[in-house]
Amino acid sequence: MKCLEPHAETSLEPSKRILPRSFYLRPDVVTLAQELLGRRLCTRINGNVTSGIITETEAYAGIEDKASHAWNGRRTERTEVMFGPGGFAYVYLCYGIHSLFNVVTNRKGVPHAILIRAIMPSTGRFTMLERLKKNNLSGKMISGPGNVAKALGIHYSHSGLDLTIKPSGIHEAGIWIEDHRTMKPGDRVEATTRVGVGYAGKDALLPYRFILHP
DNA sequence: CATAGGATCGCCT
DNA sequence: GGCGATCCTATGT
Repeated sequence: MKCLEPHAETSLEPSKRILPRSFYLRPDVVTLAQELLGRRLCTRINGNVTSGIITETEAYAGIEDKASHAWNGRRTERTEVMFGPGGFAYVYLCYGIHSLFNVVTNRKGVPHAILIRAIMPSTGRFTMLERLKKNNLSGKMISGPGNVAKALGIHYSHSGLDLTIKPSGIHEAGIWIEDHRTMKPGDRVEATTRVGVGYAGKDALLPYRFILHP
């Protein structure tokens, strides 16, 4: 565990500024995975706004990273959005059941992405409960990438959405991330290995998973 | 065209 | 800790 650096734009009120393209275009996906912690991930799907504070992420470092779908330059219709500029959604179907939501980062041509693995629910709790078919948010964290996407209404058909704009029409699907971040002195980030990537050999040992602890 | 497998989850023992 | 669900995607012929 290590302490996070205080954010440069610390203020008393959490910022609702949507993270701009420049945030996502930066080159270090491992740093960015840590910087997404504490941000507010928001969606408006079928007119319902839901959101949660990002508490767990995993970095996937493109063609060099055997755990990545883009490893060794693999480029397919599914993964095409990762090869574009950062700030777009990469969502794919896992095990035939779960949609997993990723944030694409880096410049065009460098297929980096960050998987969102857990959130602390904030806006639209009732909608999220309905989607999860639960009666309460026991323990209050929504953990597991499949559950995060499910709670926020994100489906693999939303892959490719621009994360830097809110949807204009009320029924237009939208995903965006707000600056928000208000780190407290006691907040800590744990760095550990990624989940479910045993097939990746030595890359499975990389400390590319980040967990924000209160 | 056929096939194998997956960045998971929840329920079971 | 084990296992089944469930179907798109990638790969190979």
